[in-house]
Amino acid sequence: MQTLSIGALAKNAGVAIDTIRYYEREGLLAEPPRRASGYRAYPGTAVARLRFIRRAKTLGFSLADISELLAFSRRRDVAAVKRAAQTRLDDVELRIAELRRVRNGLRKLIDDCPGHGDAKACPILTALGGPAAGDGA
Amino acid sequence: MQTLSIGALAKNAGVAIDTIRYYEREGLLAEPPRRASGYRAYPGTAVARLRFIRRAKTLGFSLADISELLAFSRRRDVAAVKRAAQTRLDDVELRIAELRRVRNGLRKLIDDCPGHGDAKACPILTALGGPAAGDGA
DNA sequence: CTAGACCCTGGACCTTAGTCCAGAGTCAAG
DNA sequence: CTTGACTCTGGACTAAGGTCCAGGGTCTAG
Repeated sequence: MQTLSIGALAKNAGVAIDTIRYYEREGLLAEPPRRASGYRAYPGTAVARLRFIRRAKTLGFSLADISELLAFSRRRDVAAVKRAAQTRLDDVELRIAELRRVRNGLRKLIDDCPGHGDAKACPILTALGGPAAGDGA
Repeated sequence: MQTLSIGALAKNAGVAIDTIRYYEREGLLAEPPRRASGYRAYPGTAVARLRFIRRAKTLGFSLADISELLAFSRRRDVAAVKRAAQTRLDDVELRIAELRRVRNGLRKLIDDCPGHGDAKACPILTALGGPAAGDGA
């Protein structure tokens, strides 16, 4: 069974060496066996583990979430995994809804703003609290 | 012209006292005159200024953005304000699009997951990198 | 006058997910 | 053997936007 050095693993998984050591400190990645020199010697399966982490991250899971996911996975607890994904989805939906409100607010402001002229005619300024009333130029 | 203590201002604007001092340090809020005792004495207009900041924040502007916005406002530069809002809007659209991709990915995974049974049948685990292959239970 | 509430400053601490560094030891090629 | 690339550790640092604290001074009601 050939092993990988931390550098080789990093290259294979597309992450930085420091990131790997960080994940290990955070308990996301098991401490690998060491060579006599103290160098980490990873089994090939570590690549898949790192890729799992990276993909889960692109789905917006935090490292803490991923820790859980990994624990569920070790327990083969499919139901818990599904629940975690659902929780994550709910959160994403919420943030989308929030951003949509923000977008609509901004759009309206921008559409109504002439883009020139008096600050008092600019709804962005007035909607936000008035055109610097009090200490203006 | 009556003035407000920092505590009164905080209460009026719905922010914490520490936040006000923080905004002052960051240059978002002008340093107010001081009483003989050194206590800050805010003019009533400070309430509007703080509310401006808070509302801009709910629209997703960073404090740095808000600093700019405030500077534009002081200059009555409506065009710059509009451009800043447009930039912010573009950013919001981008983040919505990103989140939508994430949502679709999650949805598909969740829909395809039976929620029970073998981990190998759970697309969440397999899509993410396989069901903890290598160091499973 | 005194208690309790309020305010002052400077600086430390928090979260998240890493990144960077110094100083030392190790490995592989030539 | 030497050189250069690689790895080790522990700890500091980053961004953003605050929050909290200690050790003072001040203000106001009773």
